[in-house]
Amino acid sequence: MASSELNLYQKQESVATMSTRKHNNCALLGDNDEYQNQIDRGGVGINSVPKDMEMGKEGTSRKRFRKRTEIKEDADSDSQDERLVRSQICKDRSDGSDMEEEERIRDRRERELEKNYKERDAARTRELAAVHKSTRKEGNGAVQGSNAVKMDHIMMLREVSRQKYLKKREQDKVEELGDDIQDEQYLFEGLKLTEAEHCDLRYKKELYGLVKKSSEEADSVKEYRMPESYDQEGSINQDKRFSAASKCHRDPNAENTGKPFAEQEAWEQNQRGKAILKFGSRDRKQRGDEYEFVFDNQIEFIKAAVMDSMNDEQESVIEPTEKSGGRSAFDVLQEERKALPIYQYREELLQAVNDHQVLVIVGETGSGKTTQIPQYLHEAGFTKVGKIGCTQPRRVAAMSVAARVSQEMGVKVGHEVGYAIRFEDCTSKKTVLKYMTDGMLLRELLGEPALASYSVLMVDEAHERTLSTDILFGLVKDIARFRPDLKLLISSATLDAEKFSDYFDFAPIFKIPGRRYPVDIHFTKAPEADYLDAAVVTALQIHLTQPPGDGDILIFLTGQEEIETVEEILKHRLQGFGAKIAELIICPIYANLRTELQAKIFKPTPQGARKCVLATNIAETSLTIDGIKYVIDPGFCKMKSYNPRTGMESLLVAPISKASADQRAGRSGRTGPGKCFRLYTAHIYYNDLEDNTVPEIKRSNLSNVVLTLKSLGIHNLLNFDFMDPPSTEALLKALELLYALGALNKHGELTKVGRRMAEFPLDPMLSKMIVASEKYKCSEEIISIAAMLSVGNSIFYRPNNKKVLADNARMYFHVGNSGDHIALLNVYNSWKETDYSTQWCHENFIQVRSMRRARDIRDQLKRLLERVEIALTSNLNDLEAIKKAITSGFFPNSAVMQKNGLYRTVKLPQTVYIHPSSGLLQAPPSWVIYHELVLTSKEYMRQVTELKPEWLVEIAPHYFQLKDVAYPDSKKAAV
DNA sequence: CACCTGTCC
Repeated sequence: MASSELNLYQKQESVATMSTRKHNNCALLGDNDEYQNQIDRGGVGINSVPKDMEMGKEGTSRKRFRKRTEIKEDADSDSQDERLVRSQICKDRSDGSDMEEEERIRDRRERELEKNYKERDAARTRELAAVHKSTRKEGNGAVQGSNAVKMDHIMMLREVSRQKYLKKREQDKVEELGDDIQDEQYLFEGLKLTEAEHCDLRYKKELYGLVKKSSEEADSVKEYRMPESYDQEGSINQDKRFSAASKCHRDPNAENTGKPFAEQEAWEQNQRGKAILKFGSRDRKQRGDEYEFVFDNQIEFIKAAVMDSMNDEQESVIEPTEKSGGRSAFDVLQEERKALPIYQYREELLQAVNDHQVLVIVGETGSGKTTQIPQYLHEAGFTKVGKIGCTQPRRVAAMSVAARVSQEMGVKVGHEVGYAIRFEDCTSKKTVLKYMTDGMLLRELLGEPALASYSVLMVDEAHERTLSTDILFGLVKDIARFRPDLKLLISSATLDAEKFSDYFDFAPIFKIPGRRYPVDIHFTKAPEADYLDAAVVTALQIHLTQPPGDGDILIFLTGQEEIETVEEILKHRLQGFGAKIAELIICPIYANLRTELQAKIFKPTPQGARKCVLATNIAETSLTIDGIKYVIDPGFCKMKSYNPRTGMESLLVAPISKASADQRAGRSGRTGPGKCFRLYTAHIYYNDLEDNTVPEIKRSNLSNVVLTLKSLGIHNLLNFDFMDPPSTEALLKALELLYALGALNKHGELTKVGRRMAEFPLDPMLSKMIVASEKYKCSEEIISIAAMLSVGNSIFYRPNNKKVLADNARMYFHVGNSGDHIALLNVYNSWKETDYSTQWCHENFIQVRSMRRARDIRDQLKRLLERVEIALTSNLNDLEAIKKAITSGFFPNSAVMQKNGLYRTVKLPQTVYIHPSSGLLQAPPSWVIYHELVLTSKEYMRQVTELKPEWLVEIAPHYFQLKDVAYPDSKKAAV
């Protein structure tokens, strides 16, 4: 049993390494960062940098530089999403094997160098020791000699350091050359180069090739080892030579050593026999939709529907780029553009945009709407009067689309085509097509309330109904009324197009077919009680009955815990089949998974194996995995909801909507016809599931939304034209909170504090905390804490096998039971002291990715402090001041321990618990302040810090009265 | 005691 398990693991391991090698870009995230790097630099090393790109953005350019230098240090320097898209862009671009090769060569060299130096050092020490001994023997007369030795030693050191320098320089130069080539290939692809530029590029490539080759040869010579069976005289020891091979064929009965193999063989045979007898043979002829009995508890599915492919017309098949003979990359791109489904509608679309101010566009995935429509409008001259803006719900999308469009237009990213996302404004004065995240446009609106510089605004992926798009709708609808020249395009997937049309005063709907493969939908015949088990069974059914290599499986689960459980069960069941069934590679993926492990899902599936991806909602929209043919959908997800009465957010498992179910099903039909197995009945789908997921705005804390709208000058929020108005209660609750924080006066008008708060891209309580830090002279510390808090709960990680170690490491930052906020500050400052070391993060079970994000946020906050004229002051030794500043923002989140040992929130009598991840769990203080309240399995306070009750009355006298902060004994009746 | 859907500024 154990040995077969081992076999399986080893096999997986080797397959994984093999595929790493083959699949350069995705596996080696470093490369992707390298690629980003090139965008980041915006061609800094290239002559034709636009001046306006460098000027006026000193912050970003500095950051870019910093980014570049540290990228070498570690692969996971960026947030996961961006790396993923970069890897995907890269995949299209070049095979990148150069870079990987280079990487390896460099690595090997470094190791060798180090070895050499060590050896040399050791030798020198020995020599010196010998010399010293002899000089001491020679007595006083040897002073000169000893000096000579010293000189000698110095010369040697010099020599070594010179050698070291030369080696390093050589590496750097080679690396630079590689970068250059990549840069040029990427940035100038499709552009016409002058003859001189061509020559230069050719020369560089040739040179790079030669250097690489020679160093490879050198390496290969050095690394070659004679197998021990060939001795030095050249005679061959045949016994040794074939020992490994003959071992396997020894008669199991004759010798004991052979026995384990035979035993395993027999056991596997037996297992397979069982499988064949009981479960049906995987060798039987395969037929499309028929499922054979695989298990006793096999699940019966009914094929109920087919999601049609959207191919209305004959499509011209696009030739792969590399076979395009004499045509330039640019021509190929243009042909690809023409092959997109949307191309046939170009004129009609332009006409429609001319005729109507607002247009709802329905385009399935793959129609090319996001990339093409802005280009068409540009070509039609809309950019002569103003920019074309296009919003995306995700950063990745904005970046990758901008990259694609800039290629198609033959310009560099950041010039005519650019993107703007938080921390990265890759636009210039030249930019006419601007892709951005919706949140970014919202921020922009604060400074440019009429969108004066835009002639067209396209809100893409509107059906996702993010918080930001919903607010944008209301604002943009209003702007369109007094700006008749502004064109508005709302693009969405099919389902709720009419709703959008109705909202925008019956704007016409323009339909564009997409390009997608058909997906067969299967429902279960009867409801499944245990969907985890059902998912596992279904996955195995597919794996055993469908030919391996025809497509991978994707299972949607609700969270990390479920994913881990299913992984366990699957592994266990797979063991039961021995090593002889096709390999099933299990790939978990969720946002908080460590970056190294996330990369696994992008490695191509090895021949004869199958991948089984266990994913959260992340795979529904945020990332696409190639090669998925089967989707298993249990029909649940975790959803955040907000109870305005208690002010509590909860994260609970809920059934998904029809739209979500269809989206999930669609994930299987991206590269070929797919199948979707829903672990619920068709009746449930048609009768019980909601059509659409409740939009975020109806289940969120609105305090930030309200603050934003207030600072945009919208006073009557209850009458604001929301597409789906949030409950009045939620709005009032938000207003109340803002009033308590001092952001609004009693007339509901923005105060000075409120205006300052609105500058920060944070929740109002965090913003207030920062504004208050001015008074307590600890803005340095507070912005660190704010940054750490706003990266969320992904800072510490706990590997399953090292939970205790990880917890200990975390407790290390809790000095003196001072609370989680201070612990976060300690983490940040310690990291800063190690010069932002990656190694340090690994040692302390901290996610580098999150820390880097925190640093980015902190940098941004620091800049904004300047803007609201708050001095940067440090007051690290006065923890009380820091805690008071925190309290200024979070006083509504205070709780007190009762006699029974449970906490009760101060304002509302509600029982709450300290989150198990808190450092205060061991010695809970009687008064605490918490960052957020979440309902998962219990009402948990996350990020808790001790506080003194008298601060509450001191800081928020309008909110607390003395009786509130009296110890709860007197208030027992209320509980 | 028993922990963490996904995004965005």
